[in-house]
Amino acid sequence: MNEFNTDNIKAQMRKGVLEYCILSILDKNDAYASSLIAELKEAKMIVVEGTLYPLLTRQKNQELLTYRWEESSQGPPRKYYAITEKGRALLKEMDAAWQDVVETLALIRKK
Amino acid sequence: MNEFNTDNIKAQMRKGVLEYCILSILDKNDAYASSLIAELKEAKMIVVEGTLYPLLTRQKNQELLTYRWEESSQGPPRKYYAITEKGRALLKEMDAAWQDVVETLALIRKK
DNA sequence: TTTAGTACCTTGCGATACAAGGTATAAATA
DNA sequence: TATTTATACCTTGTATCGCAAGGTACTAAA
Repeated sequence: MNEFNTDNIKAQMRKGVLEYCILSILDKNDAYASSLIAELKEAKMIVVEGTLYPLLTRQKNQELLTYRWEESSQGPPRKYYAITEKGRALLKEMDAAWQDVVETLALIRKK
Repeated sequence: MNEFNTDNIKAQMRKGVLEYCILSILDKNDAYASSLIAELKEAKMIVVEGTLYPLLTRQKNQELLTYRWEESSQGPPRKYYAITEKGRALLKEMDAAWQDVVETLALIRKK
């Protein structure tokens, strides 16, 4: 056990990076909300439904994503999200912004 | 001009990293609010007063920081903040958490 | 027909970043 | 001497957003 709640620290660090993660994952493959949660959980970037659904809706409203319904062989239909051209354009800028933040922090941390 | 507001993207990316930045800077030298803002601005991590003052107060209340007043030769007295042992302990954990987030994102982005 | 599994979504709360505005001290300028 | 400029502190109100909790609905198995 730590003096601090490390999970909470990581959660804090993740803030503001979630949108980038979602677009990155969808840039590789279309996915539905539950599978995104599973994938992020595996990568130790825990996200819960109450966070993800509104985020996906926001990104869809910004035309960064589109969606389509697909039948599932086991359970209710799935809402598959796909990244749009506009989403890819933003993703590219996010790559640069992220690089920038990482480099800046490396500088601040060691200087 | 970009299709997107890049500054806003960076602001988004910075969220959750600010506490880490503050502790990192104070780990090197004691500083007062205005000098912190100047240093972060130089590093292109723009922070405004309305963000920084409450953050410093929170960190002080968590005993991550202490402060002392010092006279200035040109202007009102300055409130110098210093990192505490507890602050350094948290900083160490933040280093690990940050590394983790950076690595995870690198994985997600390229996979 | 009830339970378990999967998938969708919303509401209410708390935390926090930012814009804007306010107070106070000291030095320079009119 | 009065005003302006520069520096430094701080607070209030608003908006955003992540999370906990709870709710709906479809399918298959018990």
